[in-house]
Amino acid sequence: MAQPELPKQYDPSQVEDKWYAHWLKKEYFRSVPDDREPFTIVIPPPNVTGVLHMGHILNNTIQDILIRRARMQGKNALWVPGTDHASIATEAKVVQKLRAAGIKKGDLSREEFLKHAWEWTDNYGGIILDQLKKLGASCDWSRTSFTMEPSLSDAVLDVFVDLYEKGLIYRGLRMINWDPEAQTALSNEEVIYREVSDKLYYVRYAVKGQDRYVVVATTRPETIMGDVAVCFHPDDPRYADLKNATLIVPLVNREVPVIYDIYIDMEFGTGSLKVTPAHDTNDYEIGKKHGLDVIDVFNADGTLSAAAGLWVGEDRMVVRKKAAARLEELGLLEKVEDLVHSVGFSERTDAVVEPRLSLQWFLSMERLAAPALRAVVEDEINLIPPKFKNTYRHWMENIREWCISRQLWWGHRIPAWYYGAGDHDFVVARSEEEAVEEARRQSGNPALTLADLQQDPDVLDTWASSWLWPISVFDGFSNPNGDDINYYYPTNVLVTAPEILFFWVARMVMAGIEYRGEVPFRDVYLTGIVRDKQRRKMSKSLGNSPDPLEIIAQYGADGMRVGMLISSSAGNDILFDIKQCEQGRNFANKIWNAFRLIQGWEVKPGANPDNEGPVLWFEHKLYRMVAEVDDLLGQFRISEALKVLYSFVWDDFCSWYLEFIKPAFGQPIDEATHGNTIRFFEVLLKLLHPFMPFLTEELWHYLSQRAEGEDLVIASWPKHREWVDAYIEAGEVAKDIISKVRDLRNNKQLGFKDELPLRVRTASLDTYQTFRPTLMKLGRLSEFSTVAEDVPGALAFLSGTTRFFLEAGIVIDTEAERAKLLADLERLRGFLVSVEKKLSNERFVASAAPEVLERERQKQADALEKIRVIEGELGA
RNA sequence: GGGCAGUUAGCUCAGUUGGUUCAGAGCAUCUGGUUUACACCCAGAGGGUCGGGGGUUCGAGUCCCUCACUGCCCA
Repeated sequence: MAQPELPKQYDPSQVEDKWYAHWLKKEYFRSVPDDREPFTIVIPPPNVTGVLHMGHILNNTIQDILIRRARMQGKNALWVPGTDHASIATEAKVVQKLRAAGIKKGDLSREEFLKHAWEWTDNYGGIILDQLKKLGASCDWSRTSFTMEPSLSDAVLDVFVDLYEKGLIYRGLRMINWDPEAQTALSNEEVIYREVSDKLYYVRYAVKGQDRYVVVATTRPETIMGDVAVCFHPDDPRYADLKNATLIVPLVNREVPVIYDIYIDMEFGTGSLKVTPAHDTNDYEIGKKHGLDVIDVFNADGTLSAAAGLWVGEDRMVVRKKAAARLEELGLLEKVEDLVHSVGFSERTDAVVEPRLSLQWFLSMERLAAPALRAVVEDEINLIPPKFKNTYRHWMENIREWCISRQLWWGHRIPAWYYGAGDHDFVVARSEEEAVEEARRQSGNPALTLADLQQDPDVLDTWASSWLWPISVFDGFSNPNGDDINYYYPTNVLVTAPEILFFWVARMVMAGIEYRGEVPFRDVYLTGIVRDKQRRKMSKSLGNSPDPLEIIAQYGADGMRVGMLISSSAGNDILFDIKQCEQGRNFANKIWNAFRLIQGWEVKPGANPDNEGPVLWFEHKLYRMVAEVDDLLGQFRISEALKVLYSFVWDDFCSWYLEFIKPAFGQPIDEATHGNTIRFFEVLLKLLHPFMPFLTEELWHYLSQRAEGEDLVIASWPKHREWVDAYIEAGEVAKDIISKVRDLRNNKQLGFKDELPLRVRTASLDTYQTFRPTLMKLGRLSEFSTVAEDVPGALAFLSGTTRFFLEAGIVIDTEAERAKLLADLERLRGFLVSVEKKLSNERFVASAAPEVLERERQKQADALEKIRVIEGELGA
């Protein structure tokens, strides 16, 4: 048959786009409910602002592997793609873009701004999804969802109203985390704490009416203007005489009381605390307890407010230095120490987060958390790896209310309308119409119209939509009994990063239980974090993440997928090394060339009996490997499964099997062996497909003529078959003999071309019969026969407990040989001693499992035999 | 400050209920090899007292304690 001339090197660029387009055209990734068992994954929606980074690659490769395998297993596999509107991040991007165009956000109306935001989303929002296609992601793109699209938005509002009616959502004045850069509240989870080097300022507070002062240590001299008290520990003897004293706050000369509270740490600083209720959570609590005023000296953007009276309009960080300098001038700065402490930063803008007293919306978590905690503790949901169970439990047991309002425009606007100035003069409703109706009833004023109502300007935290994702993508809120939600929910597995275990995973579990009465997924696979060689997390801001598209261009998507997975066990971080992608590319090339070898053969009719042993060996070893790979994948030990496949393909298939059956140069191969080889190759391609979808699909079609629609992507996953150990063992013995003959040739510098006789000291060659032609061929043997005695002057080696003699016709360095044998003997005797020690130990014999005992006995017998053989030779 | 991981060959990492035929893989290094599938290759080699110490056990890289270091999470 005329075969196309294939290049020596596999070129992914010629292959990948072609097959992806084909798969899409045939709608293989499309899923609709049917009679089959569903297998569902919802993608962790990347930000619309996002571009693909290495973390996405890892995460989505794993999802693709799981979904492709499920598809081949005949399940109705659905992978739902989509994006997240990323309230803060997107708004920041749009603001930035507008600023570059000379437009300030403040100059725009909400509607005008949103128009820009949608425009931005429409232009850039799909980029990351297109990039996923390059990776080979087999998502059902017809189901692509976006958290801001109508049905998902409705779900958010429905849930808000529902939780409000259940009393779980409420509005309240709290100390919250404030991002002065984005000028919005943040949830506790959006604050990242980092250790930073700072200064601890020791400031003198004069005691009124006395010629003395108290030294207060603070890291925040810029908040001094907000001080309303100084606090000591009631048991602190240093300050016991200051009861009822009045202190003078420096810079503003405010008179403030001395108070006592056991909250104070006597060891820290000077054991005194300046109390600034507006700018510290603990101070706020102390202030409340002691009935103190709250003086907020900051504006929303982190500059000093009029209330500060000093440096008004300047940034707090600048004022910190100026305040310290002024104190110094006034002689009120006793000393400055270096201090390393933990400071909170905004997850999105990296601004230093300010505690701020603010009226916000909150969601009470305890009631929702309880069943979600139970689901994981009782293994209804399986976290992989299980070590995250503890982390999850710890968080859920200490859960606090969730601040869900954000002072932003991009997002789901809070469905609350105010009809008056009072704290309770508002209604929560699904629509303006309902709001008016409700407001009339609540206010007792039937004349109210929409014009009298003002909708809350704030939007909801992005996670307030993400936590509904596994339900809302199936329209489970507006159509709770729809075919989709009933069929696909609960999903099977969620693949995500451990860093959003609380942000997202835990909350999805809560929402799932609350709204479907059922957890949203059974397995949660937590990937590691991709780091660079210096162990830094790969991030956009650091600029240390390579562009995945460039890697794909250089190594192929398959190569990158293999490289990414080859050493990434669940939950462990990955130090990304481009070398691994090179390894992946080389692997693809190896498979490509294995195919080139096979396709270059001419096939003749008949069956060559010489190949009987190798074919049986490989076939049965293949069965065994299929079972192993399936077992590993079933346990989500994905990289281990890949490693098993990798070494099976490279070593067993390429290095051994193909060499076993390879005809002499220019000779044809028999039809039977050829057919078997194609069959084996097909099984390997199937197993490899989830990992390397492109190359395998390409070769699948080269391997034989395929009918329309007979594509690998939907081929059936290999079935389990029983294997016969004896067939495998025969091949392993042959490999051992061949390796040892090669070693001898290598060590003794014997030419490979010279054919040499090999003798076996055994009664019969039966054991080797099926591999005899193979041994002759790969060992380059002129003869293969038995001997009754050792062959003097021959190169001897041991395979198992059998002695072999390679007659090389060269002079052997007997001294060196003896030394080697003696070393072997010593090692074996030591081994035997340890085995016999065990066997002679009654407690071992009594307590060890039968198979362990049997194995030890076998080891003993083997060692004894080998020792006998070596001793025989040394004695000869 | 509280909690959780990890510390295995020069590097990156496997090692699932404890059983020395599990001390392994890839990369790197070294030695051979232009054998017509592949130099993105082939055949080999060297290299680790499995972080230190203690304990449980007949037996520990694998369990427990402790120390050191690293990382992560939470306050």
